[in-house]
Amino acid sequence: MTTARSTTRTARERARDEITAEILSAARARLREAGPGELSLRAVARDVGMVSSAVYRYFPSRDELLTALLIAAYDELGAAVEAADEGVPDRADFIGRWTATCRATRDWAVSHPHDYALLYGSPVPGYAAPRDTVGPATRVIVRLVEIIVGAYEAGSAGAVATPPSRSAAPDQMVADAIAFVRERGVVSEQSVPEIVMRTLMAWSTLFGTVSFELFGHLKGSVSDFETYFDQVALRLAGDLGLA
Amino acid sequence: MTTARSTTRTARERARDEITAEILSAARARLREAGPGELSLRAVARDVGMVSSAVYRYFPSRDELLTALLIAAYDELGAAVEAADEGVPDRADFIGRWTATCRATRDWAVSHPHDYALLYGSPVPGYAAPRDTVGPATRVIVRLVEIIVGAYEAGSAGAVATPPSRSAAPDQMVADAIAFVRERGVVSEQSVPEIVMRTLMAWSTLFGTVSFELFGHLKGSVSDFETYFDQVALRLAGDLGLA
DNA sequence: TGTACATCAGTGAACGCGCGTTCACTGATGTAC
DNA sequence: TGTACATCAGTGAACGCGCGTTCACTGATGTAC
Repeated sequence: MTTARSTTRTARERARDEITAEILSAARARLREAGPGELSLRAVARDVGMVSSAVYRYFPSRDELLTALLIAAYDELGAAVEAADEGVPDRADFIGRWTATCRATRDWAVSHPHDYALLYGSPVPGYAAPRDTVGPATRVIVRLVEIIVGAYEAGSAGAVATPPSRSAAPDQMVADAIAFVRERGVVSEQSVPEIVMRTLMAWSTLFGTVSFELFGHLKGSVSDFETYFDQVALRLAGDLGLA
Repeated sequence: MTTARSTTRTARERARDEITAEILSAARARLREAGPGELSLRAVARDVGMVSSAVYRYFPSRDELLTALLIAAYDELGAAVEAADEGVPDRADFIGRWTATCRATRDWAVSHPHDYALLYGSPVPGYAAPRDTVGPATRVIVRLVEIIVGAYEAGSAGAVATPPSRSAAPDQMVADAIAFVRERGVVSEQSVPEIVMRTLMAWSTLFGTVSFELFGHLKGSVSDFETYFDQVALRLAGDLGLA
């Protein structure tokens, strides 16, 4: 029987998946105390209740475990952000979608500070993230761009903040980003470079603000981080021309 | 002779200061390969050419060495930023001073990426920076605020970007920051909260942009980082009302 | 200036520890006929 | 359905290593009289 065979097969595989997930979550828990460069395979094995060499059945090396952690965290953040956007019933309320998305980013970061630091903090010396991480890593910015492009296409975006007179057109240096936005289609072609510029800035401000909060740099300046963050997100929406 | 005595005394002390500096620079070099949580006292001692236990004559523990590293790096960045501002001959050219200051931040970060990561990357698990680091850590933002306040006092600042209609006045949550700016004196009292808001945002964008560049998040989007950064700085100046 | 003493820098051995990775193995689970 | 075989998970010992910190010590430098 095909079904019987496939269920027995998945029985073994399911066990494998479960333990893989257990190792991953034990490793994530370890990051609360140690930082990714000091992540100890032996400690993780101990937490899961196996002998250290057994972990090699699941991850061929410490670096592969790190990669899996990165992907899992990026995907979790991406899913949270996408769900927040999709939770806004009025799809034409682009400011609402923007703020919901921004807020979801911060919410996830605040409740998973160590995972956030893994993704957006210092790179691990001697470790280079492989290509598999790129897709999951772009989920947030892709969604942000979709909201912005959607607003411009729907005509519910005013003018993007005008660049100061001294500034040059950012065509060359962000050509890839411009192409990325263009292929998602925006009505008014000639303002695309400036919109891209402001999108990149908003993206950087978003994560810069979260990093500053989590890493302690706003400690003496801001008292109510949640309100402050919302105010930042609103101003970014304004600079982007969202309405 | 007081002079003779003080020179002999400093002879010993000078040797001490020199070796202290040597240890510090060896430790900074080590950070290129290891990340602050894995910083090895023994490796540092080896690089300096002493036995590991000798380092304890200079730093009572690994954490104290980390603190000294933080202070040294913050002070180096602060000095570079202040020098860049003071290098602008026309003190009334506030946009020039702003961009010079921003650029100095990025320049230092790009040429000292590991020190930058130590300051603005992930916090070291289990390590809390003591109060001694606060002063050096604030040098950049203090200088930025001085430029902004100076521009408003000199009357060479236009209007700060207007907040979108939905947004509330940020009085409460950034009260400390508002007080900080007020005591440096700004003419138009009622716009202070919004200027503070934009100052905090600009500050976060500045470091968010540098972090994104150094930590690899702009890899597919930006090709010419230097130009891109300058364009960002210019737009931030505009949003702040500098002219 | 000369001597006796105190301070300090640096040595080298030792402590107890945890690490990543390998290897030959046992025993359980799944597969083919 | 029953048997022989292959696959796979997990064990436990071992490898060679580096770590932070302590301690009693030697010898050089500085100080007081």
